[in-house]
Amino acid sequence: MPRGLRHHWCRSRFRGSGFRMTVPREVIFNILNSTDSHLSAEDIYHKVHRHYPGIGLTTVYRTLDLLSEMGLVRRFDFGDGRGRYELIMGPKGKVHHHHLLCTSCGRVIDYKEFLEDEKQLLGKTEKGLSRKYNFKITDHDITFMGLCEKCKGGD
Amino acid sequence: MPRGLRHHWCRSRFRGSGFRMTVPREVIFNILNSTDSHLSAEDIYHKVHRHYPGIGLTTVYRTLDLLSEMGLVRRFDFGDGRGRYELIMGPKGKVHHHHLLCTSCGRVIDYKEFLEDEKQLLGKTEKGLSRKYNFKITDHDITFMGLCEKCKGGD
DNA sequence: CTCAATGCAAATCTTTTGCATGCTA
DNA sequence: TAGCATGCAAAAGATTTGCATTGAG
Repeated sequence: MPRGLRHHWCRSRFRGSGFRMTVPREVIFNILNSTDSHLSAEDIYHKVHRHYPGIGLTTVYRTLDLLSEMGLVRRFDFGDGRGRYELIMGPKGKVHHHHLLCTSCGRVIDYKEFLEDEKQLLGKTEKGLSRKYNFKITDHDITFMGLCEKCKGGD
Repeated sequence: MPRGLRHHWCRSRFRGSGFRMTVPREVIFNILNSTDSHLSAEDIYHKVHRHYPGIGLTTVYRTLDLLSEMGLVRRFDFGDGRGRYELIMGPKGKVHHHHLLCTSCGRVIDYKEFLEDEKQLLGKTEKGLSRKYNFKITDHDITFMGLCEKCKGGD
C-alpha cells in the first residue's frame, strides 16, 4: 500500500460509502484538494499523468462521477463546452463559495465575501420556493457574469 | 416573402444588428418565443422539422449563436450534457427569472417570485464584488437545486 | 479468493466547420 | 447582383461503454 493511502479524511468517506480506496482515487482527490483552479477532467488527467502515467482519462471521469455521487465534488459548466470540477467539502464540512465569470476570456474567480447577507436572503427565498413549488432545496449556485479587470480595458 | 416575416419586433433587431431576416431565423425565434420549456438545440430542431423539414440542425445552432450574440437568448447548462436555450428579452426588455433544478429527474422550473428582495441584495453584492475584483458585472444567474415534488416522494 | 476498479479502444453524443448552392436586401 | 445564410457531410471534442485484466479487502 503506497504511502499516503492511510491518513486522508477522504479515505473513510470512500470506505463509509462502500467504495474502495485506490491509488488513482487518492491521487485525483489530492489534486482537487490542492488547487484553487477550476479543472476539467482533461486538466486533471494531465496533472495525474505527470506522476502516474498509468492512470487513464476514463478513470478520471469515473472517479469524478464517484466523488460527485458522494457529495464531495460538484461539476460546474462555465459555457466552454467542458465540465469543471471542484471540491465542495473539506474535512470540516461544506466549503461554500460562488463564482464570477468573465464572459470575454472565460476566467473564473471564486468569491467567499458577502455571503453573510446572502445567507439571510437565500434562507428566505428558499423557504418561499419550497412552499410554493413543493420543492426540497438542498443547494444553490450563484454566478455573476461580466468583464474581468483585463477584459474591461482601461479604467 | 412568407407571411409573418414582416411584423415581428425581432426583425428590426436582426436588421439593426446588420443581420438578415430569413425564414429559418424567424421560425426558430418563434419557437423560443412561444415556449416555457428549456429547449435544447435538438429539441428546437425537431419542432422546426415538423413544419419546415428543410431547415437543418446546423442552422439551428447557428441561429442560436446569433441570438445569443444579439443578447436575445441565453444558453444554460443544467448538467445533462447539452445546452438549453431561453429567450431573455421580450419586446419590452429583459425578462428576468431564475431556476429551480431537480437533481433527480432533471426537471427545471422557472420562478419569478421573490425577486424583489433579491434585487437589493444582488445590487449590494454586485457593488462589493465590482470594487473588490475590479470586475464589471453585467448579469447573474441563480439556481436552486433539490428535489421536485415528484422526486422527493411522500410528504 | 472475489468482485470492484482499471485501462484501453471503440462508441456515442453534442457542437463546429468546410464548401458548394440558395436567397435576402 | 453581391454576399450573407443555408444544408449536408465530415470533423472535432467531450464523455461513456464494453471487456479483459488487475488489485483492494
